[in-house]
Amino acid sequence: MAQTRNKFDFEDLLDKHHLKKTSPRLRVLSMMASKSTATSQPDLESVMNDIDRVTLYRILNAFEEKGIIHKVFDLNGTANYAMCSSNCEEHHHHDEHLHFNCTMCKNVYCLDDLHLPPVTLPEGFTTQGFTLYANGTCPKCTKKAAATAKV
Amino acid sequence: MAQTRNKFDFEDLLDKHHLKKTSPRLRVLSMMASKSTATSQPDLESVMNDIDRVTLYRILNAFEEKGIIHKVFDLNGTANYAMCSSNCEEHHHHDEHLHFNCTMCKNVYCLDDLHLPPVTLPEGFTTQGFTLYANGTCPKCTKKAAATAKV
DNA sequence: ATTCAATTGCAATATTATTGCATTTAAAAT
DNA sequence: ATTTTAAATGCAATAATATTGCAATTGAAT
Ligand SMILES: [Mn+2]
Ligand SMILES: [Mn+2]
Ligand SMILES: [Zn+2]
Ligand SMILES: [Zn+2]
Repeated sequence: MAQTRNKFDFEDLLDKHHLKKTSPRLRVLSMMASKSTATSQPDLESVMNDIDRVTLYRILNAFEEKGIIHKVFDLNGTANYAMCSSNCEEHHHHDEHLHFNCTMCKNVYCLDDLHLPPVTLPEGFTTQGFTLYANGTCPKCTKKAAATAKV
Repeated sequence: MAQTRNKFDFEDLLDKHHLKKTSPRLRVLSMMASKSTATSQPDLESVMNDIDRVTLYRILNAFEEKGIIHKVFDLNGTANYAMCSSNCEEHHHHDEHLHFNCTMCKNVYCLDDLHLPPVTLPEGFTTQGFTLYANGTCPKCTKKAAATAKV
C-alpha cells in the first residue's frame, strides 16, 4: 500500500530540493505516490497528455537526480519510475531492494523490506550497488487466474 | 575469457536450432563469442554496418527465442546481448547469474559461476526467475585508474 | 510591483525498434 | 545437377522513445 501523502508533503518535498512548486511537478508526484507499483513512462505520458512530453522527461530526470524517485527497467526495457522510500540523497541512491516484474499485468513492484543477501564478487570487481530483479506472477494476477479457473 | 569456438561449432549450433547457416548469423555469433562481455545493440550495429539493422534485430530475436543468447539491459536501458553459457532451452532461459555493469567502460559482464542466494518473496508472489545486477568498477578499469594515479 | 532565474512548451532532430513486401538464398526435393 | 520452396535478407515506411536549442512563461526573491 502506498503511503498517503497530501499536497503539502509534496510542496515540502520540492522545497527541500530547491525545485519550484509547479503544477506539472505536483501532478507527477501525486500520481506516482498514489500507486503501489512503479509508473511506466508511456503510462505517465498518456495520463498526463496535456503536459509536454519533454517536460515529463525533464521532471523525471530532475526527480531522479535529487533522489526523489528511482528508475527501473522492466523485462521489456521500458523505463518505470517509483518514489524513493528510503533516504536517497542527491546523486546517491539507496534503492537496493527487489524489483518484481509481473509477467501478466506488467506491473513493477518495489519490495522495499526485502533485504538482499550479501554476495561476494570475483577478484578485481568493486561494487557500488546491487539490484535484484524477479519476474513471475503478482498476488492480484494470481487471484484473477484462480477465479477464472474456477468458472 | 570467452570460450574459443570455431566455425563448425557455430554451424552446428544453427543446425541444432533449425536455423539456416547464413553469413550474417555466423558473423554475429563469432563476434559475440569472441568477447568476454556482452555486446550492445549499438556496438553490434556499428561493427556490422554492412548488415541491415532490421536483419540484426531479427537475428538477435531469433537467437534469443532459441536460447542461444540472452538480453541484458544496462544501467542506461541499452540492450546488451551475451551467449547463453548454460543450457538454455527454446523460450526457457536459465541465465540466473550476476550481471555486472562497469560504470567506467560501460561493459556488462556475465558472472556465470556466481550463484544467487535464495530469496523468499512476500506472500502471494510466485516467481519464475531472478536476475541480480551490480554496478561498480571492473578489474580492467580498476587497474587503469591505479596506473593513472601513479603518474 | 519589479526582476530574474528556473521551468515549460514547441520545433527539430536523434536513437531505437517494428512492420510489410519484394528479392535473394540455403536447403530440400526431384 | 536442377528445380522447388520456405526461410532469411534488404529496403522503405513508420512507430516509439529520447535529446537539444530557444523563445515564452512563471515561481519566488527583491
Ligand atoms: Mn524500487
Ligand atoms: Mn548474462
Ligand atoms: Zn500482475
Ligand atoms: Zn570497466
